[in-house]
Amino acid sequence: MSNALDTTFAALADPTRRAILTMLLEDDMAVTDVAEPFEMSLAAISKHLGILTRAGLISQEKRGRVKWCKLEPDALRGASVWMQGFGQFEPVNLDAFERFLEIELDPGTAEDPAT
Amino acid sequence: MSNALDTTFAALADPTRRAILTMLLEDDMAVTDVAEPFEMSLAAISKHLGILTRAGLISQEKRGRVKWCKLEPDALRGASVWMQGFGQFEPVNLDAFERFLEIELDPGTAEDPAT
DNA sequence: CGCATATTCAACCAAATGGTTGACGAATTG
DNA sequence: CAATTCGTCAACCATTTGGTTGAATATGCG
Repeated sequence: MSNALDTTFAALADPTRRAILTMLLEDDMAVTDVAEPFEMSLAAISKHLGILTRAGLISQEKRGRVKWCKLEPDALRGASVWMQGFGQFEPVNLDAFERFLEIELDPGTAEDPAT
Repeated sequence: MSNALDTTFAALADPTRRAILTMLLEDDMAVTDVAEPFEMSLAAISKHLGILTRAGLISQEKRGRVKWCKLEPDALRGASVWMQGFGQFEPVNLDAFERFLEIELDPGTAEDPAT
C-alpha cells in the first residue's frame, strides 16, 4: 500500500516532525523533553514520534520510565538518493540516470527483476 | 501556515506524483499523456499536476489546447539541502537509486504505470 | 458552424491526518 | 504504600487528501 518513500516523505512533510528531527540532531532526548518547546499536547508529540519511528527516521528505547528518542539519519538516504536523481546539478550523472531509466522503463530490455 | 518544505515533501509523499516526476524526467508531456498509464481519471491526474505545480516541482505551459508539463528539478534543491543536514550522503549513487526505483516501479505497490 | 479533443471545475465522498481530552499502566520517589 | 512522573491509548473532532462523476470551457478541425 505504501512504500518506504511514501512514509519517509510523508513524515518529513510536517513542520513539527522536521523540528523534532532537528532537535534530535543535537542529542538524544526523552519524549517529554522533545515535547517541551511545542505548543501542543504530549499526546500529539507522542503521535508524531510514532510516525517518525514507523518511518525509521528515529528509534525509541525505553530505559526506566523514560523513553529516549534517537535520530536515525540513515533512513533519509533512500529519499535523498531518490531526489538526487532529479537534481540535475551534475550533467554527467543525469546522462547516466536517463540511460538507466530508458532501460528500466522498457519492459523488453529489463532482464532481471530480482525480487 | 505551510512553507516550501511542507509543500515539497507533501508533494513527494504520493507515489502517483513521484511516478509523474519520473516520467517527466524523460521528456515534457501533455496532461493527457501523463494520465494515460494510470488507472485513475484524468481529473485526478490534473489535481496531482496542480499539486506538483504549486510545489514548484513542475511547470505547465499551455500551447494551443494542449498543456505541457515540464520538470523543474531545481525546486528539489531546498529539500535536498535540508536532508543533507542530517548526514553526508554520497553525491549521486546511481546503484542505490536504481534499487529504490525498482521498488517504486514494482507492480503490486500502489498504482503502477508499468502494468 | 458543428463536433471532437484537451483540460479544468464543482460537488461530492471515504479515508487519512493532526489535534484535543481523559483515563490508564508502568516506573520512580517519598 | 501512596503519590508522582512518563508516556500511551481510546474516543472524539475538524480539516485535508485523493479519488469519483458530470458539466463547463477552450481550442482545433472538417
